[in-house]
Amino acid sequence: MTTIKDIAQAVGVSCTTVSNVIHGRSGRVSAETISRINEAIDRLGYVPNMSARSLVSSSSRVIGVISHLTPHNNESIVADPFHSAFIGSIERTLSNNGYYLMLRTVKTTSELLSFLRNWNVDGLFFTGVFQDEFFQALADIDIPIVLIDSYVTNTNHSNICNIGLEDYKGGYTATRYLIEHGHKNIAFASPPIRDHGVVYERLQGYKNALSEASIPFRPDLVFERELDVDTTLELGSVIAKHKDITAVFSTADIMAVGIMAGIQQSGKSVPNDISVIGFDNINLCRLTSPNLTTIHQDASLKGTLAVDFLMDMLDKKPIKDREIILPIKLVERDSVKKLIS
Amino acid sequence: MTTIKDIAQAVGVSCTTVSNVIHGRSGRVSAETISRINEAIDRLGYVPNMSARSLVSSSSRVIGVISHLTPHNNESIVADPFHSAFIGSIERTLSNNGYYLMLRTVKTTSELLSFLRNWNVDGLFFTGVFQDEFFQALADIDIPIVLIDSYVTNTNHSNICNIGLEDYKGGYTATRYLIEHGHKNIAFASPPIRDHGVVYERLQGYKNALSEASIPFRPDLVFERELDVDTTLELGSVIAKHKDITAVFSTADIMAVGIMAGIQQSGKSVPNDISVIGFDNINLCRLTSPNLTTIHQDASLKGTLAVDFLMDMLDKKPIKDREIILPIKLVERDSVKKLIS
DNA sequence: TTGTAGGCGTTATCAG
DNA sequence: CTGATAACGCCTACAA
Repeated sequence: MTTIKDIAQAVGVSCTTVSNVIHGRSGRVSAETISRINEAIDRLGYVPNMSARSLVSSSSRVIGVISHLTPHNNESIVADPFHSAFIGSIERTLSNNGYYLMLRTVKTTSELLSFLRNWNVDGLFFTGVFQDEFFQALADIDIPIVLIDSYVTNTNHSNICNIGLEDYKGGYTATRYLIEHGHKNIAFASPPIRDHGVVYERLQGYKNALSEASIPFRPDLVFERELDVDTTLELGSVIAKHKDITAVFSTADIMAVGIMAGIQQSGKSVPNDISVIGFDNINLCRLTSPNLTTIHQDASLKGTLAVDFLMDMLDKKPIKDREIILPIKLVERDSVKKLIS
Repeated sequence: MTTIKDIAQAVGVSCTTVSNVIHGRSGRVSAETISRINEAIDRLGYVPNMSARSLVSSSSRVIGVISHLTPHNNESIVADPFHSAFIGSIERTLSNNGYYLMLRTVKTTSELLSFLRNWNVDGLFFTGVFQDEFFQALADIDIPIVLIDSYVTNTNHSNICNIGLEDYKGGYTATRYLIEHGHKNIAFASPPIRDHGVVYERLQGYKNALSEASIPFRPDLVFERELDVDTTLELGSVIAKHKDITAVFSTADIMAVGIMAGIQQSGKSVPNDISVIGFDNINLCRLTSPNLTTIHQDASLKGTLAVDFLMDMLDKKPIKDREIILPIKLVERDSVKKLIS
């Protein structure tokens, strides 16, 4: 392993000078020395040892991407196609800016804190719901943190930025759309609902759209299920056999697609017998038959903004708004039918 | 930040003793000292500084997951749902064994080497095809490496393990199946084919099945396209309009699904007009209508085996076989029709 | 059973 | 413009 010392010896200067050149402190070194040092660096294949750097500077250029593992959600962050695309774009940007990405799932606050201190982590992406306890811990850390899709009571900490979505409005819009198409018995299908999560917000939107239309909220039409294929197919067939459901709002396209397939495999038609509306607008929506009407969110923009936020904070640039709520948009396709009443 | 020295002072012992306790060298320390040290560790919230550890031990407990970026493949590793699930499972296992996961996309060999030395990376997962130049570089590194889905000329290096799939057989089996169902004009649809990649192997299987049945290989029936929705839909409609194609073998389910949708949106039927067979057996196969016949591979097993390989090498356990080729299996569903001739 | 001392590669301070 | 030197936190001979 080539070290700064090796370079110094090869060129016949001191470590300090080499270090200065490496860090572009060119003012203090003669042009000739600089070029000789650079030549030696290339020739000997010098690569900085990040551990040593990190040790002395207590900063590591490591950015953590944290996925919070809960009892309910025993999947890694990347199981979700959404998040995986997100991570990909993060990695590239970070890499271009000289940062490194560590992926980590944590179960407890102390696990998270240990991880951060283990590596002098410089910044953090945090996705998904988490309890206040978790949030408190984050607030106490003084590294830049970008929260994605996390509903927290109070993001008023200068080290925390937040990127969210109009989840409430999305739920409201989807439900409203179904109501306007004459539906009254509208099922709500989602993964397990946790307080102050995105799904919770969407449920509130659903409820309010119903109540605005004077349709009573029926808890028995709320289906909290896991997102796997078997479960969603099964849920589809349950809905198909249900006596009065005419439409389903699912908070995830991936679930909506499964429900749709389940309905169809039970011999009923979408949208003729039952209408379906999803959420996310993933690519798959255009591959199903019928194409899935859904609520659109811009996932890649979310990723870009998140990285921008973090880079700005890392660069200590002033941040105008620490919170960005991305807009949703209804995308009409063919999975919802107008009920003639 | 609490250090070993802090602990030592708090307890009134030396750093060495603390270090010994931390590393479970219990033989050398009295039980009482051990418990007092452990108590102090808990109370003061000591967390080891990995940078310092790594510096002195030139090993970091960092495992890299490398995605090789080529001009053709400008996507991150995680864009592929396959790989993302894989990464998730890797992370958990590594984490349980006290390792950390760094994600990295690299374009060149030297970029890779720099990365490894930057962090004293202890082990590597490497997915996808790569040129011999790349492979040579890997062979020269003396850390454990697990290759996944990489066809390399020679894995006979003690630091390299390889996990592959019966790609050739998969291509052969799929094509043979179509032929047995009376098809002769069989399109081959895949992402861009690179030499010695999985797709290349599947193409060989396709060709051989054809030639065994005395069906001439027609290059004009090979469609190399990107995997995005627009492209695959478009390809579906091209195939639908094609004069003599009666069946399609696509080397990726995600593409097969798009093609199927494209065919259907062009007003033709699957499988009545055109049969489709995919590859991978992703969940989606059971959500389409018709359900997609495909070649199954066990993705999660791939991940598990890969991690096992790496852990064994890291533990310096003897490895019996440095190469595992996972079997494929035909899964019959409803997207292929028997042609009556 | 416990302590001392040197060094891992890098940076920063301060003196030449 | 350049060079010593100390420190970062930890580990490991070796000594006691």
